[in-house]
Amino acid sequence: MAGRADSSKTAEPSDKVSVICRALRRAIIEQALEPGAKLPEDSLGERFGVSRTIARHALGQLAAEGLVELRRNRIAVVATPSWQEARDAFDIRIELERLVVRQLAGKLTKPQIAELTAHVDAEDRARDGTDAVSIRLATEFHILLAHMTNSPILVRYVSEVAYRCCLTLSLYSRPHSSECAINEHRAIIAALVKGDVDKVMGLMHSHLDSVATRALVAPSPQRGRDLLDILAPYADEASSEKVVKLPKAVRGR
Amino acid sequence: MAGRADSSKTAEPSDKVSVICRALRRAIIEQALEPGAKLPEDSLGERFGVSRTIARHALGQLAAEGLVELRRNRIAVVATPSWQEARDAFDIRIELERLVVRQLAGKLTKPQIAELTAHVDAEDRARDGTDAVSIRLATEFHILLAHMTNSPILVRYVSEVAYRCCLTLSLYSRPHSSECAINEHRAIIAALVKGDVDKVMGLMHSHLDSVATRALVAPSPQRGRDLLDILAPYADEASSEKVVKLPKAVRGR
DNA sequence: GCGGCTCAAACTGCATGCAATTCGGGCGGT
DNA sequence: ACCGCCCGAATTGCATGCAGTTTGAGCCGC
Repeated sequence: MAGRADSSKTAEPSDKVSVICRALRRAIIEQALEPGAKLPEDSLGERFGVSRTIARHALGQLAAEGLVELRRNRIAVVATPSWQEARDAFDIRIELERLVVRQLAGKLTKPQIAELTAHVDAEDRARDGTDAVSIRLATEFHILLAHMTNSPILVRYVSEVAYRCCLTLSLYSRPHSSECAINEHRAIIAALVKGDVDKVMGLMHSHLDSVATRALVAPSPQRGRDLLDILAPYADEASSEKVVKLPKAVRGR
Repeated sequence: MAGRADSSKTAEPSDKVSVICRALRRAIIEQALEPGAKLPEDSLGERFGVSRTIARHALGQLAAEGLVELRRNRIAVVATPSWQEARDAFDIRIELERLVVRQLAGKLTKPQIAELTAHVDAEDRARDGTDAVSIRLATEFHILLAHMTNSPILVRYVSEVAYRCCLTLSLYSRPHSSECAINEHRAIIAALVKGDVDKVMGLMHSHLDSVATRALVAPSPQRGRDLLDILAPYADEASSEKVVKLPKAVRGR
């Protein structure tokens, strides 16, 4: 298990499409774009000063990551994962991140430790900001960990699945209580430094599991937004009260 | 843990780009296109009867999956994973597939069992065919398993990482001996049917691990193809013998 | 008022065109 | 022979244009 060839070499490409991808990703995970929001190619192109071709390409990439849904001849929308998909994403995430900490335990360098604690401090500071930001920071903590493995593949998968989880949090989560998460992050760092592989894997597991179960409260579709699902229970007793003409709430454009 | 909403609903999109993606993926994992092979946009477009735009988009998708490498202003090439990346891919794959069999153990339906055994029989029959085909079939066995979880996300990740592993096999593997792998597949099916979670997870783990270690023989760069790495050890004692003018060996048409 | 129909506007799917960059072979110097 | 340089061909990056599909707002009959 020789050490790896160092380095945060992952130079982010400055492709126009990559730029748009990053911007959209961030907008999505900060819930500036809610699940279901429309993403017309021209609007995006206009907004970012590029042609439709590029916007389209970016949407393709994000669709590959599962953040947007792309149906033929239809306007692209921010993905709306089902509850089951959310649960699956978390299951996968748990395994992947256990792998991350397994590789990392006891191998962190001084500057890496500093970077991690700095990040958690930032999370702490952002606690009175919006939920969206603290969720993003919490997610980025995990991605930061993944980066430190120096395994591009692991980074990619952890990032993707973490973003997806982030997305579902905005769908199914009750008001986020981030404090405990932050403490758990600190505990993970401590265990990593100490090099206790089993402990840190357990910590990571329970951390993610608790986030998942706290967030994905149940298959209760109440907070979901698939109208059909929401309305299903009312289908029988329809007529008692007129269904309010819900105002569409389109966020796209 | 209620059962899931059935069904192989994953209708493959008939988008032109998806078609091209599938074709290229298959060509790559069957080693019709070796790592490093060039993939010019117009050639692809011409070959598949579409415009460059579409070919380009397809390449973008495959790059997102890690099967091709895309550098700005440069011709796209089939990816050439480093040995370390290959090892990482296998590590991730092991975790993901353990998850698959964990979810599947004892829950297979009759037709699913039939499908799996049929597939392994096909593997058996293909044993005297080319290595490429048997490797592809072996990979598809794992993807078939993933499909049976009815978790689109899991399917996506297992597929991707399996394809990547497939790609690296063609780079670093010694002549593939597929027989034992086939028997291991049968053993996995048996354990799944029996519903022995721990056993099947162990089987899957050792199966993949043995494939990995048998294939990824060592960090010996001999069979690798990164010239710089190969030549590194000789850099010091340069001059003793003139460096042979290696003939470039570009395979991309 | 309510549900269905129609049609124009909006949008996507895709090909093509143009500018910028890279690639590769020939040429001259050593 | 060997190396570096140069220039045309090959190739990518991106915008635009056209055709086909979806959308949704208005209109009509009830």
